[in-house]
Amino acid sequence: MSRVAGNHMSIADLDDIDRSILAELQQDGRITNVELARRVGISAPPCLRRVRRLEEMGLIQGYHATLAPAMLGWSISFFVLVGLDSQKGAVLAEFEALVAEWPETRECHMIRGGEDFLLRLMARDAEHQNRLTRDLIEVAHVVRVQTFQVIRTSCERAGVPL
Amino acid sequence: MSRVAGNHMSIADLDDIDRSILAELQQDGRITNVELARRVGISAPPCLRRVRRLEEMGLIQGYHATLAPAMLGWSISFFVLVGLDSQKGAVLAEFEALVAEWPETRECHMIRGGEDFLLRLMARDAEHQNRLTRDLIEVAHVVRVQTFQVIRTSCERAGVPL
DNA sequence: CGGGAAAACGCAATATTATTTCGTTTCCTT
DNA sequence: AAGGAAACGAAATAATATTGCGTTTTCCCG
Repeated sequence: MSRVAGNHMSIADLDDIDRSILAELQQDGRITNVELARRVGISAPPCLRRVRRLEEMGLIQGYHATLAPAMLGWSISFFVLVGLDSQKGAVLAEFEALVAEWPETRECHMIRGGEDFLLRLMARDAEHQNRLTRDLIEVAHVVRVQTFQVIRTSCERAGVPL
Repeated sequence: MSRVAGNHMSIADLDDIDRSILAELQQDGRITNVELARRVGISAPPCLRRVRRLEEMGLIQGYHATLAPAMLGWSISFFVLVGLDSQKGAVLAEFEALVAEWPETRECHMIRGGEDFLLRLMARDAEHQNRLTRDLIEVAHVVRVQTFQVIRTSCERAGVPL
């Protein structure tokens, strides 16, 4: 039996080297394979094979450059708790589809604990934020909106604890 | 006058090619420079020079692999609204420093709009989450804690709208 | 409107890295 | 302990990154 068994597998199929690879790539996604291999203690070819396998397994979902929002003109980040007047599946899905179309929407989480959704949005300025908030209130089935403006972010870690 | 004026600059110093580079690298941070150059329509050397410059300017803050939390054993993601009994700078800073030490803390935002902080935490299971929540309540100056468990995330976009 | 310098470009050469090939080793199963 | 699958690593090849440099473009400033 192999670790490569077709498609989905989990943490049980990973050894220490795999976990090191994930940790290194989470920390620096543009490291060269030669350097990665050196850090995890194996030679380049098997290291590259492991990375490819982790990608195919879906454990590595992608690679992204992290940009500086403020320098690109997106100086406002805010969260919104949204309550709907119905929890029917179709209503929830409709809401998700609608806010996902907005380019300013960065995250949309369905939650349990007081309201129905927690969104994270970005805005170019205060007026832009106001417009977004007003638009949100006008969305069908939205009955409550509570905004939390981000003043400063002291901790923002990508990914998963490793 | 050059676009390279020492250190910090902003969107005003970027042209269309720079913005294309940022968009491509945000979407795929491990693309080769040759392919990146092809996509943005210039040859490889100036493309690499632009990427280096964007990095030095701080516009590109880093590159990260995006991992699959559930496959790595982190199946629970939740948000916590935290209220403190004081808004003195030292108290706020102490709280931030403490939660930043927890490996489960992914984000810590100081907010305006009802409470003092919005945290995002990850847990391996329900018991782990309970322990984290209880630990949070015991933290000095914490007087209110409201948990929002993420049921499903329908939208999660990295970075900035481009 | 012209110079003229600075900036950016792209070709070509070189250095590094990625990827394939393949023989060897390790590990697991029986 | 033998057989076989999986993984490893050295070496060769392919591709990419990076440097050097001459040319073109851009943009001031007279």
